[in-house]
Amino acid sequence: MVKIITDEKLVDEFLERGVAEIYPDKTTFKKKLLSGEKIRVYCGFDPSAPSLHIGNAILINKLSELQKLGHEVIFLIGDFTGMIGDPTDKSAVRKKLTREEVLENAKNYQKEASAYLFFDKENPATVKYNSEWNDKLSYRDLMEVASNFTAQQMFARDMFQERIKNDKPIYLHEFLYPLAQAYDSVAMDVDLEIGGNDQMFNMMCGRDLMKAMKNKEKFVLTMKLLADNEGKKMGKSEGNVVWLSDSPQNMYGKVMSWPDGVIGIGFELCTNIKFSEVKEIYVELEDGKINPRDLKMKLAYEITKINHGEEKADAAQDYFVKTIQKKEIPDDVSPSLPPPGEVTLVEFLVRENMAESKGDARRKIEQGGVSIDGEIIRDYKGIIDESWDGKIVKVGKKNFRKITFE
RNA sequence: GGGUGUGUCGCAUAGUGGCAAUUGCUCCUGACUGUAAAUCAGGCGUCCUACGGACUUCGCAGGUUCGAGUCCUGCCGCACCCA
Repeated sequence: MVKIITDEKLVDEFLERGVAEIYPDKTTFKKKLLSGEKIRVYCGFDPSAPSLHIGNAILINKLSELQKLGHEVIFLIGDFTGMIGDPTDKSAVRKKLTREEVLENAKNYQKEASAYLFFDKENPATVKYNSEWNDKLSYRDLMEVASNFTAQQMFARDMFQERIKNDKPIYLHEFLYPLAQAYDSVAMDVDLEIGGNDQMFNMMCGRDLMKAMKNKEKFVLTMKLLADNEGKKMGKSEGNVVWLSDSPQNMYGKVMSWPDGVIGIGFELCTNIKFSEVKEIYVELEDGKINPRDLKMKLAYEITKINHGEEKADAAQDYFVKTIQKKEIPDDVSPSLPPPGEVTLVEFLVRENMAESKGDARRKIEQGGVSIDGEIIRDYKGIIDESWDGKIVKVGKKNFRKITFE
């Protein structure tokens, strides 16, 4: 039997670190946590992509805190909701995914999540799929659920207002998304749901529905988003999302390309560094005595370490220092396809996906973006023959390829 | 079902019948840097025997025209209004 930890200091830290808001309020929820009662918490992840990203990891990380306090954690895979697509923050309908696509995407989710949560040992987290209950709902059940919400609630949301203003379509099934998510809470009979601050609407729907259908108080905890003070988020559209499937090198590199403004919050949300230390980091950033780059390197290291282990994080950091900071050629450059006899440099770049088209390759060469063994070359008509065997081609800052004949 | 609009290079926008097509963002390359931010320079349909040329693009299919993103017809998609 796992003991519920009710140490007030630990609970307070849980309630503070990375938390944006708690509903209905923090005090009530704190009482609940201190009561010694085991609570059931969940967070859902829609498999809209083949890997989880750092934003998901933040939530999983938070779940793991509760797991350590002895509570029951459900890692929910939204294989049903993922098919609808969450309209939150979307200026246009999401493409609907098929069940197959969704399940394919979800394949590695649990494995990725296990960098943060454990699914074995004592008090393991459980994995559930929300198609388990949502598939079975009848039209009649849907009416029952839907009768708890009004069209005005839906229309009031910013992104829908925006779409109305711009004459963009809003499809009815998009309204079903929050309902489905709300029903998840009821079906699993949870005490708490955790989500990003942008998920508040959906989660509150769950709170309302829980009250209506089970007369039960469901708590909602929203997490701060990984964004700088200008509200700039890390995101798919920004190109610097860290996917948990990223290689150690990429993961490290992407964190390094985050804006300075997210360093502090990055430590708070994405690492397991003690909260007291995180607070010190905020102070250090504030008084500017430390080069933010150094703190960012530490952040990149920590994140890489959680997901890939210490050894690989060390290697990634090494790579970064050597290749990027000192501009050396990395040790392990992936070899090219063996060129079929003689090819022009332009053709070579296209073949190796280092340029989109011959024209693009030519441009890159002309603008000095291509070098061989460290020497910039500008002759795009250059022919690669066997005398080039083993030379390293570099395009842009970080694309390397070793020419290999064979 | 009726009406009014609308469909341009990832997104957003301009486009009097002579346009490979405007502008913004994104993006790419370079300089300066810390693979940050800011700034500056160049680029962003494909291909070539390149200060030039060829080909393919503006929802789809036809038509008018020496010439069509631009005009006409039909289809398709989308939005709004009325029913």
